[in-house]
Amino acid sequence: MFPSVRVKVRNLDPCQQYYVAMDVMPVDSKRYRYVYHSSQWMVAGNTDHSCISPRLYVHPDSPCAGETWMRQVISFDRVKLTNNEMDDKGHIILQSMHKYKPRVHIIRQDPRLDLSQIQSLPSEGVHSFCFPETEFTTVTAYQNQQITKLKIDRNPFAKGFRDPGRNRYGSRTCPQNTRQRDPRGSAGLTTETGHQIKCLRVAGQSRAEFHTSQN
Amino acid sequence: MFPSVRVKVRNLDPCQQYYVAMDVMPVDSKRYRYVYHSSQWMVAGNTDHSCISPRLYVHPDSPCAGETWMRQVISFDRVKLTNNEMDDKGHIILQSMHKYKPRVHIIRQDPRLDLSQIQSLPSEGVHSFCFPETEFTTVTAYQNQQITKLKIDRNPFAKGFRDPGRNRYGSRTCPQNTRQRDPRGSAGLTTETGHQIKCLRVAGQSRAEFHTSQN
DNA sequence: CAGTTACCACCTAGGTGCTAATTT
DNA sequence: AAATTAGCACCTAGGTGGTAACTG
Repeated sequence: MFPSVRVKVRNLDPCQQYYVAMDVMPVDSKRYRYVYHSSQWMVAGNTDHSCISPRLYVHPDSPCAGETWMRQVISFDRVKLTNNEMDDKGHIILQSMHKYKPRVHIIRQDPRLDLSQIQSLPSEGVHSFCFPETEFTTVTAYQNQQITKLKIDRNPFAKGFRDPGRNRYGSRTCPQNTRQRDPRGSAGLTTETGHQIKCLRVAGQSRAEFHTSQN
Repeated sequence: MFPSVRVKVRNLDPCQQYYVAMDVMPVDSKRYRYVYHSSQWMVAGNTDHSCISPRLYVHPDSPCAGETWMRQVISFDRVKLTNNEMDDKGHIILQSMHKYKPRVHIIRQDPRLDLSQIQSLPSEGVHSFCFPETEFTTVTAYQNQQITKLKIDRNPFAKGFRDPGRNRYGSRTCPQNTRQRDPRGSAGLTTETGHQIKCLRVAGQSRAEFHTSQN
Protein backbone atom coordinates (compact mmCIF):
# COMPACT_ATOMS: atom_id res chain seq x y z
CA MET A 1 0.00 0.00 0.00
CA PHE A 2 1.51 3.27 -1.18
CA PRO A 3 1.54 6.00 -0.01
CA SER A 4 1.80 4.37 3.37
CA VAL A 5 -0.03 5.45 6.50
CA ARG A 6 2.31 7.15 8.98
CA VAL A 7 1.28 8.29 12.44
CA LYS A 8 2.68 9.74 15.64
CA VAL A 9 1.33 8.79 19.07
CA ARG A 10 1.20 10.86 22.25
CA ASN A 11 0.17 10.33 25.85
CA LEU A 12 0.97 6.65 26.10
CA ASP A 13 2.27 5.24 29.38
CA PRO A 14 6.03 5.12 28.66
CA CYS A 15 6.49 1.89 30.62
CA GLN A 16 3.38 0.07 29.40
CA GLN A 17 3.66 -2.39 26.49
CA TYR A 18 1.43 -1.78 23.46
CA TYR A 19 0.61 -3.43 20.18
CA VAL A 20 -0.07 -1.11 17.25
CA ALA A 21 -2.19 -2.42 14.40
CA MET A 22 -4.05 -1.32 11.29
CA ASP A 23 -7.14 -2.54 9.48
CA VAL A 24 -9.15 -1.14 6.58
CA MET A 25 -12.90 -0.47 6.89
CA PRO A 26 -15.48 -0.01 4.12
CA VAL A 27 -16.69 3.58 3.93
CA ASP A 28 -20.10 2.54 2.64
CA SER A 29 -21.87 -0.34 0.93
CA LYS A 30 -21.57 1.04 -2.57
CA ARG A 31 -19.72 -0.15 -5.64
CA TYR A 32 -18.29 2.68 -7.73
CA ARG A 33 -17.28 3.29 -11.31
CA TYR A 34 -15.14 6.09 -12.65
CA VAL A 35 -16.75 8.40 -15.17
CA TYR A 36 -13.89 9.63 -17.26
CA HIS A 37 -15.49 12.61 -18.94
CA SER A 38 -16.54 14.11 -15.63
CA SER A 39 -13.50 12.84 -13.65
CA GLN A 40 -15.78 11.53 -10.93
CA TRP A 41 -16.54 8.34 -9.04
CA MET A 42 -20.24 7.47 -9.39
CA VAL A 43 -22.26 4.91 -7.47
CA ALA A 44 -22.70 1.79 -9.59
CA GLY A 45 -24.35 -0.72 -7.26
CA ASN A 46 -24.60 -2.12 -3.74
CA THR A 47 -22.43 -4.52 -1.74
CA ASP A 48 -22.97 -6.27 1.56
CA HIS A 49 -19.81 -6.01 3.63
CA SER A 50 -21.51 -7.17 6.84
CA CYS A 51 -20.39 -10.80 6.66
CA ILE A 52 -16.69 -10.02 6.31
CA SER A 53 -14.51 -9.39 9.36
CA PRO A 54 -11.55 -7.29 8.25
CA ARG A 55 -8.02 -8.64 8.60
CA LEU A 56 -5.72 -7.03 11.12
CA TYR A 57 -2.18 -5.95 10.23
CA VAL A 58 -0.07 -5.91 13.40
CA HIS A 59 2.86 -3.50 13.19
CA PRO A 60 6.07 -5.58 13.12
CA ASP A 61 7.61 -3.62 16.02
CA SER A 62 4.82 -4.91 18.31
CA PRO A 63 4.86 -5.39 21.21
CA CYS A 64 6.87 -2.40 22.31
CA ALA A 65 6.99 0.08 25.20
CA GLY A 66 4.92 3.27 24.95
CA GLU A 67 8.11 5.30 25.22
CA THR A 68 9.50 3.69 22.08
CA TRP A 69 6.28 4.06 20.09
CA MET A 70 6.10 7.77 20.96
CA ARG A 71 9.71 8.41 19.98
CA GLN A 72 9.26 7.40 16.35
CA VAL A 73 6.96 7.92 13.39
CA ILE A 74 4.98 4.70 13.09
CA SER A 75 4.95 3.70 9.44
CA PHE A 76 2.71 1.06 7.90
CA ASP A 77 4.75 0.71 4.74
CA ARG A 78 4.59 -3.09 4.67
CA VAL A 79 0.81 -3.38 4.50
CA LYS A 80 -0.27 -5.43 1.50
CA LEU A 81 -3.70 -5.38 -0.11
CA THR A 82 -5.37 -8.02 -2.24
CA ASN A 83 -8.70 -8.64 -3.91
CA ASN A 84 -8.29 -12.40 -3.56
CA GLU A 85 -10.84 -13.56 -1.00
CA MET A 86 -8.96 -16.86 -0.61
CA ASP A 87 -5.66 -15.12 0.20
CA ASP A 88 -3.45 -17.17 2.52
CA LYS A 89 -0.59 -14.72 2.93
CA GLY A 90 -2.30 -12.62 5.56
CA HIS A 91 -2.82 -9.64 3.26
CA ILE A 92 -5.71 -7.29 3.84
CA ILE A 93 -8.60 -8.38 1.63
CA LEU A 94 -10.58 -5.65 -0.16
CA GLN A 95 -13.04 -5.55 -3.03
CA SER A 96 -12.14 -3.60 -6.12
CA MET A 97 -14.11 -0.46 -7.03
CA HIS A 98 -15.04 0.26 -3.41
CA LYS A 99 -14.18 3.03 -0.95
CA TYR A 100 -12.19 2.27 2.20
CA LYS A 101 -10.53 4.01 5.11
CA PRO A 102 -7.62 2.72 7.21
CA ARG A 103 -7.98 2.51 11.01
CA VAL A 104 -5.06 2.58 13.45
CA HIS A 105 -5.38 0.74 16.76
CA ILE A 106 -3.34 1.21 19.93
CA ILE A 107 -3.71 -1.97 21.98
CA ARG A 108 -2.59 -2.12 25.60
CA GLN A 109 -0.86 -5.42 26.28
CA ASP A 110 -2.87 -7.68 28.52
CA PRO A 111 -0.65 -10.21 30.39
CA ARG A 112 -3.65 -12.54 30.67
CA LEU A 113 -3.98 -12.87 26.92
CA ASP A 114 -1.47 -14.20 24.42
CA LEU A 115 -1.46 -11.38 21.93
CA SER A 116 1.63 -12.64 20.11
CA GLN A 117 -0.57 -14.02 17.35
CA ILE A 118 -3.50 -11.64 17.50
CA GLN A 119 -5.90 -12.08 14.60
CA SER A 120 -8.69 -9.86 15.83
CA LEU A 121 -9.12 -6.91 18.16
CA PRO A 122 -9.50 -7.53 21.92
CA SER A 123 -12.69 -6.27 23.50
CA GLU A 124 -10.99 -3.84 25.86
CA GLY A 125 -7.79 -1.81 26.15
CA VAL A 126 -8.04 -0.65 22.54
CA HIS A 127 -8.14 2.88 21.17
CA SER A 128 -8.91 3.25 17.47
CA PHE A 129 -8.36 6.20 15.17
CA CYS A 130 -9.45 7.15 11.66
CA PHE A 131 -8.16 9.93 9.43
CA PRO A 132 -10.58 11.22 6.79
CA GLU A 133 -7.77 12.23 4.49
CA THR A 134 -6.64 8.61 4.16
CA GLU A 135 -9.81 7.40 2.45
CA PHE A 136 -9.17 5.73 -0.89
CA THR A 137 -10.82 3.84 -3.73
CA THR A 138 -9.61 0.42 -4.82
CA VAL A 139 -8.97 -0.36 -8.48
CA THR A 140 -7.31 -3.05 -10.55
CA ALA A 141 -6.28 -0.57 -13.23
CA TYR A 142 -5.63 3.10 -12.64
CA GLN A 143 -8.49 5.37 -13.62
CA ASN A 144 -6.95 8.73 -12.81
CA GLN A 145 -3.67 9.81 -14.38
CA GLN A 146 -2.90 12.13 -11.48
CA ILE A 147 -2.80 9.14 -9.16
CA THR A 148 -0.49 7.29 -11.54
CA LYS A 149 1.79 10.30 -11.70
CA LEU A 150 1.86 10.68 -7.91
CA LYS A 151 2.81 7.05 -7.47
CA ILE A 152 5.51 7.08 -10.12
CA ASP A 153 6.97 10.31 -8.75
CA ARG A 154 6.96 9.27 -5.11
CA ASN A 155 7.50 5.52 -4.96
CA PRO A 156 11.18 4.51 -5.27
CA PHE A 157 10.15 1.20 -6.82
CA ALA A 158 8.46 2.99 -9.70
CA LYS A 159 11.60 4.93 -10.63
CA GLY A 160 11.76 3.06 -13.93
CA PHE A 161 8.70 4.96 -15.15
CA ARG A 162 10.05 8.43 -14.46
CA ASP A 163 12.18 10.54 -16.79
CA PRO A 164 10.18 10.37 -20.05
CA GLY A 165 13.26 11.79 -21.81
CA ARG A 166 14.66 8.30 -22.03
CA ASN A 167 11.50 6.98 -23.60
CA ARG A 168 12.14 3.28 -23.52
CA TYR A 169 9.24 2.52 -21.25
CA GLY A 170 5.57 2.33 -22.04
CA SER A 171 6.02 0.38 -25.24
CA ARG A 172 6.93 -3.26 -25.21
CA THR A 173 10.53 -4.03 -25.99
CA CYS A 174 9.76 -7.26 -27.80
CA PRO A 175 6.35 -6.73 -29.39
CA GLN A 176 7.04 -9.44 -31.95
CA ASN A 177 6.81 -12.12 -29.27
CA THR A 178 3.21 -13.06 -28.78
CA ARG A 179 3.02 -14.02 -25.13
CA GLN A 180 1.19 -17.17 -24.20
CA ARG A 181 -0.99 -16.89 -21.14
CA ASP A 182 -1.39 -19.70 -18.66
CA PRO A 183 -4.84 -21.30 -18.62
CA ARG A 184 -6.90 -19.66 -15.94
CA GLY A 185 -6.29 -20.99 -12.47
CA SER A 186 -3.32 -23.10 -13.45
CA ALA A 187 -1.04 -21.66 -10.81
CA GLY A 188 -3.58 -19.93 -8.65
CA LEU A 189 -1.10 -17.76 -6.79
CA THR A 190 -2.27 -14.36 -5.66
CA THR A 191 -1.41 -11.39 -7.74
CA GLU A 192 -1.05 -8.17 -5.87
CA THR A 193 -3.81 -5.90 -7.00
CA GLY A 194 -3.05 -2.35 -7.90
CA HIS A 195 -4.85 0.14 -5.73
CA GLN A 196 -5.77 3.75 -6.03
CA ILE A 197 -5.32 6.26 -3.28
CA LYS A 198 -7.66 9.15 -3.30
CA CYS A 199 -6.61 11.52 -0.55
CA LEU A 200 -3.94 9.74 1.41
CA ARG A 201 -1.04 12.03 2.15
CA VAL A 202 2.28 11.17 0.63
CA ALA A 203 4.76 9.69 3.06
CA GLY A 204 7.45 12.23 3.85
CA GLN A 205 5.39 15.19 2.75
CA SER A 206 3.03 15.38 5.67
CA ARG A 207 2.31 13.21 8.63
CA ALA A 208 -0.94 12.41 10.24
CA GLU A 209 -0.80 13.03 13.98
CA PHE A 210 -3.16 12.05 16.73
CA HIS A 211 -3.33 12.09 20.48
CA THR A 212 -4.60 9.53 22.90
CA SER A 213 -5.33 10.33 26.50
CA GLN A 214 -3.59 7.81 28.72
CA ASN A 215 -5.05 4.48 27.64
CA MET B 1 26.62 -15.95 9.00
CA PHE B 2 26.46 -18.96 6.71
CA PRO B 3 25.78 -21.80 7.18
CA SER B 4 23.24 -20.63 9.71
CA VAL B 5 22.55 -22.19 13.09
CA ARG B 6 19.25 -24.08 13.13
CA VAL B 7 17.76 -25.73 16.20
CA LYS B 8 14.67 -27.51 17.42
CA VAL B 9 13.33 -27.08 20.96
CA ARG B 10 11.42 -29.56 23.12
CA ASN B 11 9.74 -29.56 26.51
CA LEU B 12 8.80 -25.91 26.64
CA ASP B 13 5.59 -24.88 28.37
CA PRO B 14 3.25 -24.50 25.36
CA CYS B 15 1.44 -21.53 26.92
CA GLN B 16 4.47 -19.72 28.33
CA GLN B 17 6.07 -16.89 26.33
CA TYR B 18 9.77 -17.20 25.50
CA TYR B 19 12.50 -15.18 23.87
CA VAL B 20 15.08 -17.12 21.86
CA ALA B 21 18.49 -15.56 21.37
CA MET B 22 22.01 -16.34 20.19
CA ASP B 23 25.45 -15.04 21.05
CA VAL B 24 28.94 -16.17 20.11
CA MET B 25 31.55 -17.05 22.74
CA PRO B 26 35.34 -17.29 22.38
CA VAL B 27 36.54 -20.87 22.57
CA ASP B 28 39.89 -19.86 24.06
CA SER B 29 42.21 -16.86 24.37
CA LYS B 30 44.39 -17.77 21.41
CA ARG B 31 45.02 -16.10 18.09
CA TYR B 32 45.47 -18.54 15.22
CA ARG B 33 47.14 -18.63 11.85
CA TYR B 34 46.60 -21.12 9.06
CA VAL B 35 49.60 -23.14 8.00
CA TYR B 36 48.91 -23.91 4.40
CA HIS B 37 51.40 -26.73 3.80
CA SER B 38 50.05 -28.74 6.75
CA SER B 39 46.41 -27.56 6.34
CA GLN B 40 46.19 -26.76 10.03
CA TRP B 41 45.35 -23.90 12.34
CA MET B 42 48.28 -23.18 14.68
CA VAL B 43 48.37 -21.00 17.79
CA ALA B 44 49.97 -17.66 16.92
CA GLY B 45 49.49 -15.55 20.07
CA ASN B 46 47.24 -14.66 22.99
CA THR B 47 44.20 -12.41 23.30
CA ASP B 48 42.30 -11.13 26.33
CA HIS B 49 38.58 -11.49 25.69
CA SER B 50 37.64 -10.86 29.33
CA CYS B 51 36.78 -7.17 28.95
CA ILE B 52 34.28 -7.72 26.09
CA SER B 53 30.67 -8.62 26.81
CA PRO B 54 29.31 -10.41 23.74
CA ARG B 55 26.39 -8.94 21.83
CA LEU B 56 23.06 -10.73 21.91
CA TYR B 57 21.07 -11.51 18.77
CA VAL B 58 17.40 -11.86 19.67
CA HIS B 59 15.49 -14.06 17.24
CA PRO B 60 13.04 -11.83 15.33
CA ASP B 61 10.06 -14.09 16.18
CA SER B 62 10.52 -13.24 19.89
CA PRO B 63 8.54 -13.14 22.05
CA CYS B 64 6.48 -16.17 21.12
CA ALA B 65 4.59 -19.00 22.82
CA GLY B 66 6.47 -22.22 23.61
CA GLU B 67 4.01 -24.10 21.43
CA THR B 68 4.99 -22.05 18.40
CA TRP B 69 8.74 -22.29 19.04
CA MET B 70 8.48 -26.09 19.31
CA ARG B 71 6.48 -26.42 16.09
CA GLN B 72 9.18 -24.97 13.86
CA VAL B 73 12.89 -25.21 13.15
CA ILE B 74 14.39 -22.07 14.68
CA SER B 75 16.81 -20.60 12.15
CA PHE B 76 19.35 -17.89 12.87
CA ASP B 77 19.93 -17.02 9.24
CA ARG B 78 19.90 -13.26 9.80
CA VAL B 79 22.80 -13.16 12.23
CA LYS B 80 25.51 -10.80 11.03
CA LEU B 81 29.14 -10.81 12.12
CA THR B 82 31.67 -8.00 12.02
CA ASN B 83 35.24 -7.35 13.11
CA ASN B 84 34.51 -3.64 13.59
CA GLU B 85 34.64 -2.95 17.32
CA MET B 86 32.82 0.37 16.78
CA ASP B 87 29.91 -1.29 14.95
CA ASP B 88 26.61 0.54 15.45
CA LYS B 89 24.34 -1.80 13.52
CA GLY B 90 23.96 -4.32 16.31
CA HIS B 91 26.03 -6.99 14.59
CA ILE B 92 27.91 -9.55 16.62
CA ILE B 93 31.48 -8.32 17.07
CA LEU B 94 34.28 -10.88 16.72
CA GLN B 95 38.03 -10.73 16.24
CA SER B 96 39.52 -12.23 13.12
CA MET B 97 41.75 -15.31 13.35
CA HIS B 98 40.06 -16.55 16.54
CA LYS B 99 37.92 -19.55 17.40
CA TYR B 100 34.30 -19.13 18.48
CA LYS B 101 31.21 -21.15 19.27
CA PRO B 102 27.57 -20.00 19.03
CA ARG B 103 25.31 -20.28 22.09
CA VAL B 104 21.52 -20.52 21.93
CA HIS B 105 19.44 -19.14 24.80
CA ILE B 106 15.84 -19.93 25.72
CA ILE B 107 14.57 -17.07 27.89
CA ARG B 108 11.33 -17.34 29.80
CA GLN B 109 9.42 -14.08 29.57
CA ASP B 110 9.30 -12.23 32.88
CA PRO B 111 6.29 -9.86 33.09
CA ARG B 112 8.19 -7.74 35.61
CA LEU B 113 10.94 -6.94 33.11
CA ASP B 114 10.68 -5.15 29.79
CA LEU B 115 12.46 -7.65 27.57
CA SER B 116 11.32 -5.99 24.35
CA GLN B 117 14.72 -4.36 23.97
CA ILE B 118 16.94 -6.90 25.73
CA GLN B 119 20.61 -6.18 25.25
CA SER B 120 21.99 -8.70 27.74
CA LEU B 121 20.89 -11.95 29.32
CA PRO B 122 18.63 -11.83 32.42
CA SER B 123 20.02 -13.42 35.57
CA GLU B 124 17.33 -16.06 35.82
CA GLY B 125 14.85 -17.94 33.64
CA VAL B 126 17.49 -18.65 31.00
CA HIS B 127 18.66 -21.98 29.59
CA SER B 128 21.73 -21.89 27.35
CA PHE B 129 23.00 -24.50 24.89
CA CYS B 130 26.20 -25.04 22.92
CA PHE B 131 26.86 -27.43 20.07
CA PRO B 132 30.50 -28.49 19.60
CA GLU B 133 29.98 -29.06 15.89
CA THR B 134 29.18 -25.38 15.36
CA GLU B 135 32.62 -24.11 16.41
CA PHE B 136 34.29 -21.99 13.75
CA THR B 137 37.31 -19.84 13.02
CA THR B 138 36.97 -16.24 11.85
CA VAL B 139 38.92 -14.96 8.86
CA THR B 140 38.92 -11.94 6.59
CA ALA B 141 40.06 -13.99 3.60
CA TYR B 142 39.38 -17.66 3.13
CA GLN B 143 42.29 -19.92 4.01
CA ASN B 144 40.73 -23.26 3.11
CA GLN B 145 39.42 -23.95 -0.37
CA GLN B 146 37.03 -26.60 0.92
CA ILE B 147 35.24 -23.93 2.95
CA THR B 148 35.05 -21.65 -0.08
CA LYS B 149 33.59 -24.49 -2.14
CA LEU B 150 31.04 -25.36 0.55
CA LYS B 151 29.85 -21.77 0.73
CA ILE B 152 29.63 -21.31 -3.03
CA ASP B 153 27.80 -24.61 -3.45
CA ARG B 154 25.32 -24.07 -0.62
CA ASN B 155 24.62 -20.35 -0.38
CA PRO B 156 22.06 -19.11 -2.92
CA PHE B 157 23.66 -15.67 -2.94
CA ALA B 158 26.95 -17.15 -4.16
CA LYS B 159 25.35 -18.79 -7.18
CA GLY B 160 27.31 -16.48 -9.46
CA PHE B 161 30.49 -18.35 -8.57
CA ARG B 162 29.20 -21.81 -9.43
CA ASP B 163 29.24 -23.47 -12.84
CA PRO B 164 32.88 -22.97 -13.92
CA GLY B 165 31.85 -23.98 -17.42
CA ARG B 166 30.73 -20.42 -18.05
CA ASN B 167 34.06 -19.07 -16.89
CA ARG B 168 33.35 -15.39 -16.78
CA TYR B 169 33.91 -15.11 -13.06
CA GLY B 170 37.12 -15.10 -11.10
CA SER B 171 38.95 -12.79 -13.47
CA ARG B 172 38.15 -9.13 -13.64
CA THR B 173 35.97 -8.09 -16.55
CA CYS B 174 37.65 -4.72 -16.96
CA PRO B 175 41.27 -5.25 -15.86
CA GLN B 176 42.40 -2.25 -17.86
CA ASN B 177 40.66 0.11 -15.43
CA THR B 178 42.93 0.79 -12.50
CA ARG B 179 40.54 1.31 -9.61
CA GLN B 180 41.14 4.21 -7.28
CA ARG B 181 40.65 3.42 -3.63
CA ASP B 182 39.18 5.86 -1.17
CA PRO B 183 41.59 7.22 1.43
CA ARG B 184 41.35 5.18 4.56
CA GLY B 185 38.46 6.06 6.83
CA SER B 186 36.78 8.32 4.31
CA ALA B 187 33.41 6.67 4.57
CA GLY B 188 33.91 4.58 7.66
CA LEU B 189 30.97 2.29 7.08
CA THR B 190 31.26 -1.24 8.29
CA THR B 191 32.20 -3.91 5.83
CA GLU B 192 30.87 -7.34 6.54
CA THR B 193 33.82 -9.52 7.33
CA GLY B 194 34.07 -12.88 5.68
CA HIS B 195 34.06 -15.73 8.12
CA GLN B 196 35.13 -19.29 8.00
CA ILE B 197 33.05 -22.11 9.34
CA LYS B 198 34.94 -25.09 10.54
CA CYS B 199 32.42 -27.75 11.50
CA LEU B 200 29.03 -26.08 11.36
CA ARG B 201 26.50 -28.30 9.69
CA VAL B 202 25.04 -27.07 6.46
CA ALA B 203 21.52 -25.71 6.78
CA GLY B 204 19.10 -28.18 5.28
CA GLN B 205 21.48 -31.10 5.40
CA SER B 206 21.34 -31.80 9.09
CA ARG B 207 19.81 -30.07 12.05
CA ALA B 208 21.12 -29.62 15.53
CA GLU B 209 18.54 -30.68 18.09
CA PHE B 210 18.40 -30.20 21.80
CA HIS B 211 16.02 -30.73 24.65
CA THR B 212 15.21 -28.58 27.63
CA SER B 213 13.42 -29.90 30.66
CA GLN B 214 10.41 -27.70 31.37
CA ASN B 215 11.59 -24.11 31.96
C1' DC C 1 -17.49 -3.30 -23.09
C1' DA C 2 -15.45 -2.76 -18.48
C1' DG C 3 -12.85 -5.10 -15.35
C1' DT C 4 -9.13 -8.28 -14.21
C1' DT C 5 -4.92 -10.89 -14.72
C1' DA C 6 -0.24 -12.69 -16.33
C1' DC C 7 3.88 -11.30 -17.73
C1' DC C 8 7.33 -8.05 -18.57
C1' DA C 9 11.28 -4.49 -18.15
C1' DC C 10 12.79 -1.79 -14.77
C1' DC C 11 13.75 -0.57 -10.39
C1' DT C 12 15.35 -0.96 -4.94
C1' DA C 13 17.75 -3.50 -1.46
C1' DG C 14 21.04 -6.36 -0.10
C1' DG C 15 23.89 -11.01 0.23
C1' DT C 16 28.04 -13.60 -2.34
C1' DG C 17 33.30 -14.37 -3.23
C1' DC C 18 37.08 -12.31 -6.12
C1' DT C 19 40.68 -9.12 -6.82
C1' DA C 20 43.63 -5.20 -6.37
C1' DA C 21 44.94 -1.81 -3.30
C1' DT C 22 46.08 -0.71 1.14
C1' DT C 23 47.50 -1.32 5.87
C1' DT C 24 50.14 -3.38 9.55
C1' DA D 1 54.89 -11.12 4.38
C1' DA D 2 50.36 -11.36 6.14
C1' DA D 3 46.01 -9.46 7.08
C1' DT D 4 42.42 -6.32 5.86
C1' DT D 5 39.55 -3.45 3.02
C1' DA D 6 36.93 -1.25 -1.03
C1' DG D 7 34.87 -1.94 -5.13
C1' DC D 8 33.20 -5.10 -8.36
C1' DA D 9 30.15 -8.46 -11.16
C1' DC D 10 26.90 -11.52 -10.08
C1' DC D 11 23.30 -13.22 -7.71
C1' DT D 12 18.44 -13.51 -4.72
C1' DA D 13 14.23 -11.32 -3.44
C1' DG D 14 10.72 -8.51 -4.25
C1' DG D 15 8.15 -3.85 -5.30
C1' DT D 16 6.67 -0.70 -9.61
C1' DG D 17 3.26 0.44 -13.67
C1' DG D 18 2.48 -0.80 -18.71
C1' DT D 19 0.52 -3.85 -21.84
C1' DA D 20 -1.80 -7.61 -24.02
C1' DA D 21 -4.64 -11.29 -23.14
C1' DC D 22 -8.34 -12.87 -20.92
C1' DT D 23 -13.03 -12.95 -18.36
C1' DG D 24 -17.86 -12.24 -17.83
